Amino acid sequence: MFLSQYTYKVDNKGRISVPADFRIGINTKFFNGIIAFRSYKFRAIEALDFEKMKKIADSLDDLDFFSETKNDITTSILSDSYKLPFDSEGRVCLPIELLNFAGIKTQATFVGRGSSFQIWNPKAFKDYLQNARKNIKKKKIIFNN
Amino acid sequence: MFLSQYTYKVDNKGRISVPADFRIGINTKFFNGIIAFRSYKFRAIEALDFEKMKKIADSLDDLDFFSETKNDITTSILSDSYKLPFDSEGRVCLPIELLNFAGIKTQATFVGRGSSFQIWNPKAFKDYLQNARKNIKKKKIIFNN
DNA sequence: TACTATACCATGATATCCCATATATTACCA
DNA sequence: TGGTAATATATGGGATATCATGGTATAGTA
Repeated sequence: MFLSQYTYKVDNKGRISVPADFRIGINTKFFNGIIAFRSYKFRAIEALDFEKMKKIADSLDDLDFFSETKNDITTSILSDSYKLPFDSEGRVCLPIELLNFAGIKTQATFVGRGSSFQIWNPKAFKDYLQNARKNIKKKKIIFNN
Repeated sequence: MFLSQYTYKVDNKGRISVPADFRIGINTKFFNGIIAFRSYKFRAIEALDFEKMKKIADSLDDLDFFSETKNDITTSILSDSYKLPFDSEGRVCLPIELLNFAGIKTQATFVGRGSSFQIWNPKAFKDYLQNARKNIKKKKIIFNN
């Protein structure tokens, strides 16, 4: 399970270390790396492991190849996803398209979200988090274990 | 699993490299290459491996033998399909009929769709993708883990 | 024989692998 | 408990291999 945040450097080759703690939770049986794509809600990168992505793909993939309805969804999710393999140090190379989309330059923040995680511009995430906290207070949603 | 997009050149012989990452996912046991045919929905080329094509052919057999749909599909897909073998560098030679149909000239974009992929005119695909993204947002189909 | 299509070879760019280092964390032992 | 060694991890850079792409040669065909 992916928890908490980590902020790391993006080097001049576009590489960034995936937090060691996250790497443990990534199923590398089929593919040693992560799948990354644009978030639909935020200016951030969404990431998960191959197995999870395959489940999504299978749910879209129609044995009825000729069904018209799911075409748009299939295209925008699958064609917009990237397979990012780990190098021997546990880094991935983020494609410029995703970096630009998320406004990431020299640093990025990994944000755990349970079964997936996100990669943000550090400042953008900080701002978002502050807002989220305010909203929680405003709505008087109180967390009790 | 075919993911993400790759835009490559079509040389003056009509050859184009199939993305290395796609080549890995292509089952070459029966035929070392791809099966390509006109998309019935888009101005694009539909492509898959021999194994998947066989599955589709089998699923067509399950349709009512006398149905109009089956006839149309059988005729337009199966009879209009091309077997495109890889050369030693992993390229295929796209037939002019398909190039013309998809409006492809100097460049083409490979689009991953999970169990199959498409080949588009780069600009046409860019436009389509932008629209698809908008539609998804509008319909509030949001990806949540 | 001319034309087309396939097989083979060459090359530059890019991405991947591998090693080095610094810092942080853990383990071990006095 | 305190101090030191050992390990893990993030980051950097250079070497190597892969890949897209262009060109040439050979075989097949009409």
